[in-house]
Amino acid sequence: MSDTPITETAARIFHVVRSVPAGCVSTYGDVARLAGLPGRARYVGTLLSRLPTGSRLPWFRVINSQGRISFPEQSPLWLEQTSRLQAEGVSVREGRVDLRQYRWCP
DNA sequence: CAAATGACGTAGC
DNA sequence: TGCTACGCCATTT
Repeated sequence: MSDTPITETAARIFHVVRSVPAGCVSTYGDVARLAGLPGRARYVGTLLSRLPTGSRLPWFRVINSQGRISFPEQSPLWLEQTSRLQAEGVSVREGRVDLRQYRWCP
């Protein structure tokens, strides 16, 4: 079968992503901090980029610190993230989300 | 094993 | 508002 080397660190990051409520968003940096890994936002992105297509992890609720979707405009993933967020009631305009309104603040 | 890469963030200009 | 420079670090070349 496949080898999915889930490390302790990765497991914590996935747990945080899974805990982001529907209708809300979080940022790569926040997810890293909440997982006890401050300064490793980049690692969060690297991890999500390796998710298999069709993963049930709500990766689309994670955006960058500027409230923008981290994909080239109109790309397949950009379109998917936008529509899935809007389906949950998150307003996404021009690839941007108003963090003051939707940011998940535990 | 050295160098490049990347779904990032912050600071500075 | 935008760009550059760094810092960060697992992965891939």
